[in-house]
Amino acid sequence: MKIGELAKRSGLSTHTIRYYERIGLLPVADRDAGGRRDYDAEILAWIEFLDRLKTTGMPIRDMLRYAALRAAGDATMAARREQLEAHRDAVRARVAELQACLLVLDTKIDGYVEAEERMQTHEHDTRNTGRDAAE
Amino acid sequence: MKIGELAKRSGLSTHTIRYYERIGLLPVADRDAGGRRDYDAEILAWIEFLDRLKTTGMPIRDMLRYAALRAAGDATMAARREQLEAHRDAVRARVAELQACLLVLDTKIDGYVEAEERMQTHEHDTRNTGRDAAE
DNA sequence: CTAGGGGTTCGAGCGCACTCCAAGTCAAGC
DNA sequence: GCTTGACTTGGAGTGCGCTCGAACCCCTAG
Repeated sequence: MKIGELAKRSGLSTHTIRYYERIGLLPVADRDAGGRRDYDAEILAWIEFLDRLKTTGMPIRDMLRYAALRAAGDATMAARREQLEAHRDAVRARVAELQACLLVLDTKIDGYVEAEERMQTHEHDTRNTGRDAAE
Repeated sequence: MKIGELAKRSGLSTHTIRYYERIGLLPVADRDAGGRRDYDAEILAWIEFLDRLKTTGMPIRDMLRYAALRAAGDATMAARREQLEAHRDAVRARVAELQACLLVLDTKIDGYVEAEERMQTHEHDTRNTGRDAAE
């Protein structure tokens, strides 16, 4: 698979793929006869996983750490597990934080709804659209 | 309240407070005789709310829009409500996305746990620590 | 044989949200 | 009166994660 194809399938731009390779997030790609990058389908699963990490807010430097551990082989499994566990905990905390904020947002929105209803009720006071102002 | 005091109470740095004022997120502060900013305690509630918006991922340009509507008075209540509703929906979607990622993370972690157990079980194969290797 | 549409590199530029620096002013305590 | 420390301004710098541009190369179809 060429880089353009991989871009289509992974959702990353070719620029981003090369950037990720440059910084070490993606392995250095094999090249074809003409010197172009040629990817194995297997890379897609890794990109997808990186995307999960990104989606959940892991900074690139941490992904790099994970990628480095992974590249170092089986001996680093425990370290990788620990890193993912720590990240999972952080994500859970983030979810809790967002949920707390959602409550506040809901309350705020309710406040607006009520205020709007009050304005509706007393509309004739300022806009003379009630029956009092007919004609 | 001076800017340093507000910084302490709000958790923002004085730099950030001035920056927020510059871009219009905070109202232009009143000044004391010496030309220093002097804040009313009421500003804290607004900063706290801004902080919720920030925490939930609202970009500053959207907060500016909200702040502008707010400054424009009661006539913009419906627009503000709509903006908050849209934001709330986005936050909910984000929470759902994070929760989906959490499932993937959990699965991945479980995979590591199992792999580590397998290594433990077959440890003697490579490290000769089982009873087979006693002596 | 030529045009097009990939691909390559390197380095610069961008948008966001701060964060900091320099140089100066001002008020209060010793 | 002098020091200390918080305040003022404007503008530059930072860190992150891309994103783009320029100039070039190479394969394939017409």
